[in-house]
Amino acid sequence: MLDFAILGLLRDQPRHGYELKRALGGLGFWQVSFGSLYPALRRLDKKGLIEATKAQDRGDQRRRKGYRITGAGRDEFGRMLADVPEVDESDRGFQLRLAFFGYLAPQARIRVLEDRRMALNSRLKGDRTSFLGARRVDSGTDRYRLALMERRVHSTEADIAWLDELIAGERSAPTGA
Amino acid sequence: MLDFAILGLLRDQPRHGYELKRALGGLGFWQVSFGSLYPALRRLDKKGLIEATKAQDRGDQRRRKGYRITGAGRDEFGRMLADVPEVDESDRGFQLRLAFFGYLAPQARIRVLEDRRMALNSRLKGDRTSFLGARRVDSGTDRYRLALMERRVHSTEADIAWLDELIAGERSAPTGA
DNA sequence: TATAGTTATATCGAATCGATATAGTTATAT
DNA sequence: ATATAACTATATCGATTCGATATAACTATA
Repeated sequence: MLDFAILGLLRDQPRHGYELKRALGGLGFWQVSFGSLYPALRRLDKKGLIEATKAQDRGDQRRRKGYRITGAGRDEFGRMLADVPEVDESDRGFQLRLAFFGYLAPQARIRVLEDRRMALNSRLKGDRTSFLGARRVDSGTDRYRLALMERRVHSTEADIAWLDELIAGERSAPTGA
Repeated sequence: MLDFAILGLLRDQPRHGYELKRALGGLGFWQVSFGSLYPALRRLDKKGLIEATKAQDRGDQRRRKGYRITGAGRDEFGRMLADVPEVDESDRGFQLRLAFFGYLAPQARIRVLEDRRMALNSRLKGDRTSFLGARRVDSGTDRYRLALMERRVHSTEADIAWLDELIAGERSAPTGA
């Protein structure tokens, strides 16, 4: 997952490690740690999906290394992006995919958004059932857990409405303008 | 974190592994894997915080093992629950704490909720700033990333409102009734 | 020109994930 | 009745990710 994120960010432009951490955190849903990031960079370099350039080679006095995506990296990123997301894709996975939607073909976008909508709808259905069940007077469910469940239902509803806006926007501007 | 969750769930009642997975998943914000759960159970058993009872000892034909919390486990759980959450507590950490709020002293509850409110407020402030910055016409920020940022702002606002309700409820029923 | 804060890379051990293996139990279909 | 599919349950493996910490250079400030 981190590999996908790094490839996507480097597709935008070359960056060095610390900058990647900032850029990824700036997306808003993943404060990645150094302990994840630097091993991931070496992993991708070893696979030939990215290339590291030494600080010295760039006339940079600082110790920073630059990273840029390779052709193989672009191909691999494209494959990952287009891969039909499993029904159960994580929230973070979906947000990451959306962050790179600009690189995805317009027709594929709608499909991803609608799949996500369906997934959230079935989550909502299950949550409502267990929420109503837990709420029964004879149930000993704690009020704080009820509050958590209610919050979850509301935020899922909000997410579905948000998805609907995205889908509508996609239909009215199918070329991705 | 998983250790805290397990201790809290076993404080409610003894359970076997699979049941713990279901109970934790039922809380709504953490679908824990077996690869996390079973090692965690052994870890806690080794520390003497929980006790495992073999299936045979319970006249159970199935292979399942029961787990119950020990006195030391209760003490440790109490300490963890009362520990002032670091300013930067994760979303999951906060939700978990809330799921066990019933075991926390009423005065401490308000403090935790208000700390959380403050944390969300400063998140909101930072997000608004970067959102407005990214929105500037000359910025090349992709519309999907803008949508993600906007969604984040809205859901943080909704969470603050939700927290306000919880705080109000806490003040009007300070004994935890 | 100390000194505090920020940028930057790196590594360690521990926690967690995702996939898979195994086997008993329960429901469903023929 | 009985094969078979689905569910319950424990367990383990390798890989990923986390959280903390070390180190050092560069930058702003007192």
